[in-house]
Amino acid sequence: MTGIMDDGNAGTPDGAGGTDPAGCAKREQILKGAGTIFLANGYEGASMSQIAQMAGVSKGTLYNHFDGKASLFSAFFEEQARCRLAPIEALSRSDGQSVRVTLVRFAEMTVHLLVSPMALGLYRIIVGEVDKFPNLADTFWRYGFDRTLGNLTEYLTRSVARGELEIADPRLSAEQFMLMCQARIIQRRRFGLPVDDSDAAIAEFAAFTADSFLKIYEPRHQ
Amino acid sequence: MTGIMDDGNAGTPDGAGGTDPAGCAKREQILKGAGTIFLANGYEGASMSQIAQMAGVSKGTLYNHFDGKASLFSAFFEEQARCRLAPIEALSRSDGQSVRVTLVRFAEMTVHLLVSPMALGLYRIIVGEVDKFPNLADTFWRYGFDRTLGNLTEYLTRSVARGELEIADPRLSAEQFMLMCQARIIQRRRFGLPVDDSDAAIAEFAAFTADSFLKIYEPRHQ
Amino acid sequence: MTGIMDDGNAGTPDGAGGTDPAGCAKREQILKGAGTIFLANGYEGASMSQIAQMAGVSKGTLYNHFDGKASLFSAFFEEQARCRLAPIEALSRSDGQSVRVTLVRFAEMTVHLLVSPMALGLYRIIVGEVDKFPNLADTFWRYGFDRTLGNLTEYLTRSVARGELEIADPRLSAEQFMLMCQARIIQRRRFGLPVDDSDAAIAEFAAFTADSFLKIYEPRHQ
Amino acid sequence: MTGIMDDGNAGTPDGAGGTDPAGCAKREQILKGAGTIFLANGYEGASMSQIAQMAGVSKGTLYNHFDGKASLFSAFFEEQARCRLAPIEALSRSDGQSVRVTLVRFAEMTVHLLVSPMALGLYRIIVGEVDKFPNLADTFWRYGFDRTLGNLTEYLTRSVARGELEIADPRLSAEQFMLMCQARIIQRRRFGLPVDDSDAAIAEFAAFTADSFLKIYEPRHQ
DNA sequence: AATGAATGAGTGTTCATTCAT
DNA sequence: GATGAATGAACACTCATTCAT
Repeated sequence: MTGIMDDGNAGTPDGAGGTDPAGCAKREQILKGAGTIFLANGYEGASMSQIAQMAGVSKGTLYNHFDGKASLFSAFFEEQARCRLAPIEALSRSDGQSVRVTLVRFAEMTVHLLVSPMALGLYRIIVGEVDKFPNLADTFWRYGFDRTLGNLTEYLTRSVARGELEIADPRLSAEQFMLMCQARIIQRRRFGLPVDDSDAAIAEFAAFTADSFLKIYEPRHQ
Repeated sequence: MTGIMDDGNAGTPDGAGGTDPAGCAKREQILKGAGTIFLANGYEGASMSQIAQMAGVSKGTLYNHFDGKASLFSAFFEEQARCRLAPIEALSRSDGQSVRVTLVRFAEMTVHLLVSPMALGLYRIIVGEVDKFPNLADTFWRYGFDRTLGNLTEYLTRSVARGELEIADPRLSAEQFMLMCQARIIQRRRFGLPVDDSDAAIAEFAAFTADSFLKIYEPRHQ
Repeated sequence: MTGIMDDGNAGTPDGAGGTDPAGCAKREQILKGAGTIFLANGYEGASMSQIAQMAGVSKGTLYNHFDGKASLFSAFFEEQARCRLAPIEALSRSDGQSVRVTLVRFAEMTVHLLVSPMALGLYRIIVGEVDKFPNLADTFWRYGFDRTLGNLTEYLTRSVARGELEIADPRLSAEQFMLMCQARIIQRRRFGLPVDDSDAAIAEFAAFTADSFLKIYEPRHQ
Repeated sequence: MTGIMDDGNAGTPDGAGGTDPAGCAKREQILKGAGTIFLANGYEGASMSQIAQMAGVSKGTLYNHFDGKASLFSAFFEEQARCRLAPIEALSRSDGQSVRVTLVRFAEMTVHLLVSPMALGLYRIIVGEVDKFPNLADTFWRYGFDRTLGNLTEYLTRSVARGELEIADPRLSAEQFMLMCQARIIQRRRFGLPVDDSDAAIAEFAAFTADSFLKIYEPRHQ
């Protein structure tokens, strides 16, 4: 739940200390190049030569730092899933706003995050390779989706406690909300279809989604 | 049920009478084998040799019937998208039931369809290869998603006309409903996560989803 | 030497009678298509499918009429070598002209023949495949080169007898003359180099060549 | 003989010192094997597997050193055309001899060169594949023929200046001489025909050719 | 006699991986 | 630790040939 202590050292027998800045730099350099290639070409479509060239190292160096293609992919993917998919979590702590404003902002941030090339690419690649990398799908889920889901769940729980919402299963409703956020824009993007993802369009859709959600769970003041 | 829009002959220039049963048989045989391999390994991961072996024909025969790997994949994919993703459409015409019953049944059918290995596999493969086969993503969208969406939209529009629902943008709400259906079960399946997809679990989730939807759009009887 | 009795039936067990116009028509049809493809793509570069399509018959028909690719190529090549490379022979009988005029005309006809796409193509293909089809190279030589050489040799012999030329070895000198004819235009054409092969250019070169030859073999009238 | 113009390093970016002997060795090893196979089977008839086996390397190594079959062929061909077709050029500088002796020696060397398996093979292959490798045909012409032609042209020009010959167009006459050298022996060899190419036969033919040439261009001492 | 679907060995080429330097 | 040449199995695809119809 805290996630603070995760080191992201998967695949390297470095482990203790965390020094060796040179080795780390090379490692990051490789991971950066690998990311570019993996996101552009997918797992199968990426070649180790491409990655080596993009990272500016020799092919041999790739194998000095990682056990192989699968290992390199895992390391890249875990790092991204842990680091790049996080920024929504801070939001849910801001309970000073009205529920509607918070939900609208949450929906907006979710859409903005999920339409980003990185998130789209990670989604595509992990959905496509889930059979080959089941543990990565798990990582993606836990760090990319479930964490956000947890934050929203906590927020909803607090709102229920405050009497602002009436929700029987906050976790289920949180998940429902996040999927409602994926209508229209995200869904079409995943299929490569043209779609208006301007800030204005996202804002309008976020408001629509939040209002729909509130109609389900707002206490009916009779 | 009406069959007006069903062709069932997609991909085969055979048409009436069932002539040329041998040629058709080989073609179907190949497509069947190709489907097995493609769904199991993805597009890049499938090899033409594997497919030939699985289909019980020689590699040369593959190329006598299809222009190449991409062409074979397209033929397989289009046929499946057109034929296997259709069965929901008949539902929306049955207006004899209450809105709630209809929506619950719709949700149930949607979940049942989308958790099927075929639909899951097609989704994975097309989301992963959308850059390589943009037209297939389009096909998948139009035949697999948009058609169902259209039927639901029409149903909602009729319900609005009957005063049973209050919806400003039926198409948007239809899409919203379909995404709500993907919470919990479908979403987890796509990530290879364990999930209870028993009939009972699906029925319960369908009811929850339909009720949520009705809370948004049911006229508030004041 | 006469060449009149050659039948050109190589590769077909037709042999006697010479009737069966339908079969002959198909055969010619195939040979025509084969020629187009062979000359355009060379022996290795030509595929039986291409030939079948160009000839407007099925691939099976090809094998009904010929034993295989090599056999088809041989049949085509022999026919061409025998029929298309002949037209120079009539010239040498016209002894009514002066030696110079006759040699100029001979040189002109030789150049015109050898720059033709057919002769160029046959030359290229047989020089390239001489190891694979030694007997065809022999055919090409006998029907395409040696025959012309023989005619010129006879003409030179008659001219020597008439006292118009002084030649010790007419056959060697005839061959020398024919090679002199290949300077400049033919040689460059065989290498795909740009060259002026207009009638005027050929006429000028033919005169130059004939005059050179005469300077070698004309009796020096002192 | 002087070596001033010989580089001997064509195709290798090595230059001075002989560094990187290993890389160079492998490259040469490959080119040697490729040459054997190309000359034996022609371009289309040669397979990369054959070449790899003949060179004693793996197929992958072929592609580490060359971009592909066409590239490998080009490298082989250019190297040979530049290196193996050169040795005649030194001759024309030796003006100490009589014209006749020089021309006889030139004819002898030309015939000896052109009957060599390498020159014959290169000729066959490039004439056959001129459409596929127009630039190689150009290389062959420039390095294999035109260079020799240029040297002979210069020699003839000097002889004309000395009053030993009367030639209006030395370049054209040089070309004429070189083609006269190809009668009898070279020409027959190109068609795979049996021919006496003993030193004695070549010497006799060279004398015959040089004498013929002199009869054309020697000043008639009246 | 004619067809064209089927074959399977063959092609040029790529690529993850290894290892001597 | 870094390199990149070497590997060989795998890939998509072609093609001369066969044979049931």
